[in-house]
Amino acid sequence: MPDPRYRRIAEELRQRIDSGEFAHGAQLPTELELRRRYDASRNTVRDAVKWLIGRGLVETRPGQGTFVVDRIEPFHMVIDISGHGLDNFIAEVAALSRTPTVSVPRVEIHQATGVVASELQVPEGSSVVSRFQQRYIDGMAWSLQTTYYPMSLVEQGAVNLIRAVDMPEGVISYLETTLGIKQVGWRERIKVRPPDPAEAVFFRLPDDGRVAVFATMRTPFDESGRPLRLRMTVYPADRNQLVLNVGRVPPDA
Amino acid sequence: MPDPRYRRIAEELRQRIDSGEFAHGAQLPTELELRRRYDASRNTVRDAVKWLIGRGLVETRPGQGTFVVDRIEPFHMVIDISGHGLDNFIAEVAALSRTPTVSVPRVEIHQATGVVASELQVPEGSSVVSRFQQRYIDGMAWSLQTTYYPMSLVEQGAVNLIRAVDMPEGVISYLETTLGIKQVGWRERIKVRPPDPAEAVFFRLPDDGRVAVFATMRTPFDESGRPLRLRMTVYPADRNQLVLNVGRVPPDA
DNA sequence: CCGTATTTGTTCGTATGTATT
DNA sequence: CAATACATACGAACAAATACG
Repeated sequence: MPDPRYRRIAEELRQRIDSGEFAHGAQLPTELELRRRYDASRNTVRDAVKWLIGRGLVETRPGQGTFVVDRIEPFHMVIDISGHGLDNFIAEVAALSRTPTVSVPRVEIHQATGVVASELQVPEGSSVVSRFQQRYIDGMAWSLQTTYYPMSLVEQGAVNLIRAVDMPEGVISYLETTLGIKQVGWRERIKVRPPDPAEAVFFRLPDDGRVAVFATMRTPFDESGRPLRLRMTVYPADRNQLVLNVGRVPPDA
Repeated sequence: MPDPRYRRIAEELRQRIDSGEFAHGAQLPTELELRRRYDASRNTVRDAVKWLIGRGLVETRPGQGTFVVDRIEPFHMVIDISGHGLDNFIAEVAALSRTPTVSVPRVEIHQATGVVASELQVPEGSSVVSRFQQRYIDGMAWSLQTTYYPMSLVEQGAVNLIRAVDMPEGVISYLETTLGIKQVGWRERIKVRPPDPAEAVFFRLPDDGRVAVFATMRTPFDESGRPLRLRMTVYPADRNQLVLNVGRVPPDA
């Protein structure tokens, strides 16, 4: 009692893909050819192809055919936690020999709700500033980032937060020079989930949630344990790898 | 008339699931009932259900029916990087108010290949010790961990590495007391990928690669920049969340 | 630009097998 | 054993997208 017919056809096609007979991007035989080759009905070969689609191995294009999906060489997001003493944290995203670009930030005023309120430790409904940016590497959609600041920081004088300009020197150092607020640590929560529809569109991911996204939330704290901001970043997991360097670490190979 | 029939049926079912009409674990109407309700053929309602399966929303059980899948409350893997100076790193996985258990380690001697050789900076084919453990929380499969050590450490006197006993006090401190080797930093690579078949079985994940796994590789280094070991851990992404605390961070809510 | 051939997408019908209750 | 429910497999027709002369 072997497996059902469509499964055996699918397995054989998978093997032919793995063996390199069909390279990335190459076209598979058409339904008619598969039908003849395996002497099966059209619905059965279609079930086999659907099984391969379900595993993310191939994709179909109406009027054209069935193609092996392309694989992507992942970026490395490097978070460096070195330094002498814990006063200065260098937290850097390095895109090795690639050129990153950033959209102009979209600045909005919101009422804090849910995670935003609880992470920033402000009451639900209080005002927060959000800064949203789309980030690209070599023109490819790379990450979506939204940062929330308590409005109290603006009221204390950090007015640049509500200006729609990029701050390449970093907001943390801006807060230190402007308000004398010093970051002494941060917490990062990293979780993996399917993309929401907007993320799927931006990253051009399949709409079935097969490709997951990293969703990272970073909250830096000052000396008194008060959260300074909440930065939420979403990266597609198919083209990103997190690298965390702690302490003295030799350069990467 | 834009969307095909099976899509509209699927969307309506998805909405009824989201609205709570069908709770987690609840049974959906049978194919016959759906057929009558939507006045569609059996194949069409089956296509609708397959679409829902493809999104991981429901599962079918032959002879029983179609059911809404259960969601799982995630564990938090907490990595704490605090300490006074960077001499002692506390890297702890805290399972809050849950009881972790660990299988007896399976110890093997291998020839280093691929990532193992390159991360440990030993020649391909040289001997390495691997220690493999299955880890559970409250009896639920939680993670798979394999750690590789260069054989040179054993030859220098760290003979416990080739004994199949758990070392709860930690291998790093064992190496320090035995050989005087001190860890001064580490690199962690975190990536997300579909589970391989063995992982899917152990974690009881669907065999279609829909639920991703975290694959983490941690390499600690000594003062001379030499890698001490390579620890590869795999966690199912549907029940785990990474939390990274750096510097002075107030306790989690 | 138009029409035709090719290729996949959707929908129906029907029959039979397998798993569970 | 019988009833129920999903799984597999075949056939057929038409629709929609694409490629090409």
